[in-house]
Amino acid sequence: MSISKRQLEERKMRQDRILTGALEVFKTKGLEGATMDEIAAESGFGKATLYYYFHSKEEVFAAILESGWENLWISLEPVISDGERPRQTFINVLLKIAENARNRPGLFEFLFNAPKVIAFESQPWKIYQERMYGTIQGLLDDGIKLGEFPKLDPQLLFKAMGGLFMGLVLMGDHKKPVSETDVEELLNQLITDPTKK
Amino acid sequence: MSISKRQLEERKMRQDRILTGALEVFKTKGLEGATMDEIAAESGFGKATLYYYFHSKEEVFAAILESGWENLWISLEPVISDGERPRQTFINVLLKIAENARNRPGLFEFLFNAPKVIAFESQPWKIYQERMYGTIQGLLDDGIKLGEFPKLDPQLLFKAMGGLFMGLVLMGDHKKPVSETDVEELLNQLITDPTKK
DNA sequence: TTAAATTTCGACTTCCCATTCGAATAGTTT
DNA sequence: AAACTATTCGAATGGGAAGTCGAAATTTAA
Repeated sequence: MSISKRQLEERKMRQDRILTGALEVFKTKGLEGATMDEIAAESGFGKATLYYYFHSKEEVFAAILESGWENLWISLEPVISDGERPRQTFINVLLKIAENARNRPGLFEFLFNAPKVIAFESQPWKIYQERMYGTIQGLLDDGIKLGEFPKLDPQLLFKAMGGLFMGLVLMGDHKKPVSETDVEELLNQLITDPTKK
Repeated sequence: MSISKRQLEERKMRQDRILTGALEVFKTKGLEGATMDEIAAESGFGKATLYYYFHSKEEVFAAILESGWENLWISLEPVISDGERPRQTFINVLLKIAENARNRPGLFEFLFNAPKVIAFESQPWKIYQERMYGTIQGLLDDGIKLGEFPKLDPQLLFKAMGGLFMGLVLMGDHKKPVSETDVEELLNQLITDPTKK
């Protein structure tokens, strides 16, 4: 009975603290520039302590990605399974993603940019990412079948929405945050059949 | 009269060769993993020779970005100044960008991703980038004034187009290249006023 | 042809930073 | 309190990669 429940929780707390500090350093120094010394200082531990909780720097990266994607997915689950029609669910999913991005923009940016930089092989967080993309793709396919997204190839729409959303959140001047009406307006533009009505 | 014209050109050729090799290494090893030794091997020079042509690794990065953005801008200039109406020019500009992306996808990806990773301060290539964004923004503003893009806030449209385009070119599975009709279809979806016609 | 300038290069140096070590401290169990 | 475990840390270690050096090879200029 060596490991008490409280101990485990405290350990997780400390790990989270380290991860938060690490993310903070990445935001300013970039992935390259971030050193374990800085991360240690930022998170308030000695450097060696970091290695008590994580085996390597790479594992710190991976842990941020994993917990980030996992949390994102968890927040999407209720939206996905609430029994709405595909089109509405699709919109709700995007809005929920936008909400996540608004709450922790630094984390969100990391989630979408980091993979481009560091080519991890098969990492656990990829599961969540693929699950998310797969779900969205499925919603589009279903919606198309039901005639809810007239006139647009779902594959194309998927790519467009992905890019459009990323662009909204990540690109250009970050002056103003993305509002829900922004997303909805754009969705409607893209989803509505211009030949009708 | 020490520096002959031909000599200068050959020097530039060698610099280009180095830049091309560097880009090739980034594509496989990522920005982090790329070493000067590898770049040297890939481009067919000794490492020290790289330093004969560039002062530092960072300068190699910067040179890729600068020449890339400059060439992109140069290819856009005739399209921009051909006197078409804003909406058509806007579409032509995007198609021209797509053409660039198709011809040198590796370079294109680098142009749009690298800046996020490496935070250079005020770099010369930023001039071209901002000029491009500014032009597109201007085209949208003008087009809106002329009623060519009904019903959509230009600021929003700009962001959306940027993201949409980036998504098309960079995101998702790169299995199929983006065709012109893809872009045009999406443009029409987004630009057309769904309340009319 | 020969001197000067340009270009090339592998070996060497140097520095940075991830990772390890071993000892100290704090907490838990008996 | 004693023995054990969990946690913390700064100081060493080691490796890898950026950047330097001086000499050699090649090209140009006379």
